[in-house]
Amino acid sequence: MRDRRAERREATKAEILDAAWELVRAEGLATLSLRDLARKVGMQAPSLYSYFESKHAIYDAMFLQGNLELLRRYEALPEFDDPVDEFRSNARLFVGFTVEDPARAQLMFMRSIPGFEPSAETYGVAVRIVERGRERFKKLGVTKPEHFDLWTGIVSGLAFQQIANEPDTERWTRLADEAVDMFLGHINTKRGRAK
Amino acid sequence: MRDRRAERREATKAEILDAAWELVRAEGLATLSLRDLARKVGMQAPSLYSYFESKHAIYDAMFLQGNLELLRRYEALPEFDDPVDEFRSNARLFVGFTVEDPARAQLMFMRSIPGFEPSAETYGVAVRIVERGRERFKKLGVTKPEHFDLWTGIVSGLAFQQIANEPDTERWTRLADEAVDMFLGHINTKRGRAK
DNA sequence: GTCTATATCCAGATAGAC
DNA sequence: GTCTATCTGGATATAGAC
Repeated sequence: MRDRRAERREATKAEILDAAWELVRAEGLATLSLRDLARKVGMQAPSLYSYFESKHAIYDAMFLQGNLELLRRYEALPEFDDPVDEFRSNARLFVGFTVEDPARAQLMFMRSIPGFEPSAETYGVAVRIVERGRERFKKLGVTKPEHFDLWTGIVSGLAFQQIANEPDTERWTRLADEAVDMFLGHINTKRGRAK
Repeated sequence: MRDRRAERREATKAEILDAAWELVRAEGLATLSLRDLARKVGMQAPSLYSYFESKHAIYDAMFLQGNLELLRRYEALPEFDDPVDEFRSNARLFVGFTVEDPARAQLMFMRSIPGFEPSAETYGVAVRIVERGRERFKKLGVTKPEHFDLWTGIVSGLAFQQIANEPDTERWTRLADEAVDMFLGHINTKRGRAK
């Protein structure tokens, strides 16, 4: 039998998290306060403690949501005949994900909230995303771990430059395809020479 | 005639800023408080207002110091016979600067302090650094502005991945030289094709 | 589960004596 | 220029009534 009470509770938790996302998008990640958050969902601040045991627990749940969403998008990527298309869509996916919500990226990819560390369970999802990427790249012929790190450096670099310097333009994000060509040209050259 | 009083005052300001750097390096950029800072230099918190008109003014002075230091290092780079060496030393310089003091990089390159915007004068130094880099690259044959942006994306990407994920290793920083080769290979290929 | 009331603590900033 | 004292306001979190 359905547990209607538990369902209601989960719905409220989701509602709180939705409101939290709205606030951090509008006011910045570090500015989130329980007062504002409670008011936004029509509660008093202490009532939030019925749903989350601390403010960090809220950040943790947001961190988890963000990573689940990113994982979902990676897994939803279609199959491509040309591997180049997979690299490109991969890069575009990450850059787009970062730029569409800089506050979320700040939470997920930078260490900017004093004292906040994701819980082990939550962090596990982030690890799975990286593992998945690494394996996918192996299948596409990128076997050296250094090359995968180089890739993450390039792609995140474009994304972070964009949100840090010109969040409203596409100055760096539009370079994603060219960066992919550059990366593939590089590892293919090295492969060619090695043979 | 020397203004001994002004000199003393500047020395004290410098002492306060040194203490502030120590605190942010140890406790994190966002955690800096005027109480702690004052105690560290043997004052009470209100006394700091004799030297800086607000906490943001302290961040601003730090932002300026960081940028002046970075500019100084760029200008101190030796001349190289081989342009490749200049690109490499350039990349190593930025990556090293970022990794040696992540809190400083956070202040200078990310927007992580709520409400803090550098003053116009201070921001000007940051702009000069970028302008200088762009001009230098032009002289080295990197004429397309997109390629300069691609460069900053790559180099900062390696540096930021390093400090965000494994501040105590060299997993990404050691890839700097390879990234330079990749970048140069790419723009040379494009040049070759264009001819 | 939600509220009011409150505890506790901390922050940045100001007033005014010395 | 530095201090004490204080203002003002914010935060997270808890106790206990309903």
